[in-house]
Amino acid sequence: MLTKSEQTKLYILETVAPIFNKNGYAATSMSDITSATKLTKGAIYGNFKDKEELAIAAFKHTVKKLMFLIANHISKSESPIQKLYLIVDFYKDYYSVSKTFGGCPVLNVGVDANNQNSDLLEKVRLVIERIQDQVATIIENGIEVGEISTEINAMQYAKRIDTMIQGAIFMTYTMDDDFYMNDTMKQIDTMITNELKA
Amino acid sequence: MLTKSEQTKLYILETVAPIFNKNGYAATSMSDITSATKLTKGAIYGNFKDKEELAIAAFKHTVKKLMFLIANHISKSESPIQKLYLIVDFYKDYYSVSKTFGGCPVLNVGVDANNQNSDLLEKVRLVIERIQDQVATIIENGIEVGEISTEINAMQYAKRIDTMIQGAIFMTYTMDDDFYMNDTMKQIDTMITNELKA
DNA sequence: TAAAAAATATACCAAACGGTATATTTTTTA
DNA sequence: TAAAAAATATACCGTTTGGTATATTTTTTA
Repeated sequence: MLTKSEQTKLYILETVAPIFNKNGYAATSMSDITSATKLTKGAIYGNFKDKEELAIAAFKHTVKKLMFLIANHISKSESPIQKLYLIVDFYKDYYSVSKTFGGCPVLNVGVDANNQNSDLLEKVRLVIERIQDQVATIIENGIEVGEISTEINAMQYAKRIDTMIQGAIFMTYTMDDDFYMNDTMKQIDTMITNELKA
Repeated sequence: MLTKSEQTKLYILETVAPIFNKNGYAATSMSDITSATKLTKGAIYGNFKDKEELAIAAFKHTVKKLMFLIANHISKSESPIQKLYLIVDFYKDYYSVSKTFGGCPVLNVGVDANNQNSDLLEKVRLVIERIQDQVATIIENGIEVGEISTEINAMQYAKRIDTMIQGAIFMTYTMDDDFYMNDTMKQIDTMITNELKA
């Protein structure tokens, strides 16, 4: 069972994370936070040291939820190459899914924290590295079981896929047009079939 | 010859544009601006209505300079397909080039303005549309002169190239690693050769 | 259920915010 | 070069900022 403070912390994060994600660090004020949570500064500062600690916790909270969703989605198949197709499939709905979190935390915080907040940027980098390692591992497993060509450099393709996805997220959000997401996912699908498949 | 006020306006933009681009709108204060320019608020507000007008002018200023550079680069060939290769070639140096402008204005302002400043976001969208139209026109010209396959949907590929480039810019800046830029440019080069070329 | 501890609310702080009215200086015009 | 106009500096405005000390309330412990 969760203690009162754990409940409150969770409630604050759940409420505040989309706000930080949408507005960015500097454009989110403590009064935005108190009015959204209907709590006072005493409650907020009793649970988080300062604005920065709260922003970092909010970022981690959103990433955790997203990573859970994608892990759940790719668990639908045991086959490495099918897992790759499932990753692509997951991102077909990413625009509407990520909107409920206030946008893509990696894109938003990555850009927002650059030149501004090195602690937050460091957290974004760790997330990106973790994602790429996971994709690279899937590709390596695919090579081992003979589903993916032995010619393939796993990390290079993990990075390519990640880069294309981030580009599609940026374009989709900025232009408010999910053509970019859909078309990029088609492109990655084709890439898996034509370049990766053994 | 430029009037005094035109000179000052240009000086302010040249000084302030990289700051807005690096920090974002909310994280750039008027005192950042006065101390960087060594001018007083009187001078700044005498030349620009408010912070928002200044931020918009700064964004346009940076885009203008970047568009000039790329237009100059692709003018080195008359052949449409060579122009495409030249665009890719231009972006191979984009990390170091754009750093002198405080980063990629399309990426930074696109993310920063989303959910925050609809006027600024509108300007970003117009720039993206203009870039894509120009790339699409080059592809269409390539089809007309027989350099590019008639099967190709010009706008679709213009958007794909743009999306991949923006993804590479985001990853390169966030990870501070130009592997992403270099590898993506190789990928686009291959795409032009294998998919677009007649 | 009373005492101790934890969580939250209230009231406040100095500093910084964007912006403006007006005085002063510089530039342009005649 | 003197007068008019434009540009810039100075001093100030009310508001909001992130943060804190302390009072009050709620929860937990015994």
